[in-house]
Amino acid sequence: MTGIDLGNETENSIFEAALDVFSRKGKHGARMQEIADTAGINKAMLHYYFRSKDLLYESVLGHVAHHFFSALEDAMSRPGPFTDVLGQMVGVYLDMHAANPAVARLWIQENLNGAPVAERILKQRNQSGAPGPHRLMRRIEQAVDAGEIKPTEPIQLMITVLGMTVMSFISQPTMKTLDPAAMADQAAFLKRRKKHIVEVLTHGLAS
Amino acid sequence: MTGIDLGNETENSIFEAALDVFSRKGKHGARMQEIADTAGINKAMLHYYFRSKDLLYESVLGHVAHHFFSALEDAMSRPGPFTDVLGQMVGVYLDMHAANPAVARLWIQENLNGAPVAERILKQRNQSGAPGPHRLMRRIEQAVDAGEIKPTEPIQLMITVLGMTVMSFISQPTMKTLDPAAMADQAAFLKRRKKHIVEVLTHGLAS
DNA sequence: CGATGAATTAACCATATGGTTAAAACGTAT
DNA sequence: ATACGTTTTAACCATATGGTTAATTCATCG
Repeated sequence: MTGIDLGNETENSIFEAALDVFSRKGKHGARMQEIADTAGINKAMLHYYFRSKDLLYESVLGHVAHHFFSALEDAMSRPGPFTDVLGQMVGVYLDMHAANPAVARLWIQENLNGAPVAERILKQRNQSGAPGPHRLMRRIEQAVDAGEIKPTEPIQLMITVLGMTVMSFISQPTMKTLDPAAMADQAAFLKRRKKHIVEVLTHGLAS
Repeated sequence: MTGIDLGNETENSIFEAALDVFSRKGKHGARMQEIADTAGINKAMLHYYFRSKDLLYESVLGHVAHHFFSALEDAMSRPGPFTDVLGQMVGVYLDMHAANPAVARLWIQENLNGAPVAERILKQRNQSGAPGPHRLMRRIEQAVDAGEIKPTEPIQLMITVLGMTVMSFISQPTMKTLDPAAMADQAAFLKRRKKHIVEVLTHGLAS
């Protein structure tokens, strides 16, 4: 279901349960018992496979980061003008989150908590040359230098794209009470969402 | 510091401490002891003034919602073309969050948890006619009908603006490791952030 | 001053929590 | 079958947690 496989069935079910619970309650709010119940196994198994809550959390965050950044790197590396590539990446990113909404929540939770674990993971990935946000930043820089988009601080565009995509998932509970009809069909909503994002990114709201 | 006053010094210090801790750890992860310590008072005082964790949380969320929606309503009601008004609102919204970053975190936490409390609060505000997101949605509709912006689903623009603004604060821990220089001076960063948002919203990235 | 009601504190309670352990169940190669 | 390493379980432990209570301090007013 996550597209992430740890090779062992029990381990996988723990992984998915942990991802879900951590993403809703955060590292501190998550309860080992709830993770065990969600995975349908005994609480002691969590410690058997992942030793402690801290290590379980770190493992989940690490695997998720690897999975997402690899896919993004893939979309980024395709040829074509930057705005097309950006559209591709937005599409891939939205689809990945749609297939697993817990990931967006988890990443946000980590940031709300100061992102100490994510920081370690990202630094490590950057040093080892593995796919990560640093590469995305450099790609934006290139696009600006080549005159493909107007002069733009890479970090600003990173936050903007991240905000427009991730917020679609994060804010769903509130948005559903604001406009239930628009959010009822998830797939249709995301299709319109993608179109809206690309439109705003390329030409803005000017009529 | 929050601009929200409950009339009593002790109550205010509890309120601010609760806002901060809830926003970082979430409703479930927050510990009453930590809130008491942050406020510099005895744990029993929390219950003396707010009865329970649930009620304290609800009180914080309610007051914050009122404060923010009132300010937004104010900015929204100013005359002028919609794009200008939108720029005003973005500015006001960024400034409010800058003055109190915990609010953005709290709102997100609530959504990650399914937003059951926020839903109740928003429905109540909508029924009583108090300032709230419904009014913002209608204002967007008017702008579209008047041809001031290209046809746009109100909910899409809501998510987009929310994402671009709120994500500036939420993602700061990660972004600081990505580009420390750009994030070092908070005020300067937010100034550039506001310009970027307005630019993208009005004309996109096209060079 | 003394009395009255509100604010504050320390000590306490029942339960929940992360984590451990020793034993049982299971698979498998001999 | 039996011996052996792995997986799974139930019972347990020390501590943390939300919440309560009874006593104490504090301010105010007659």
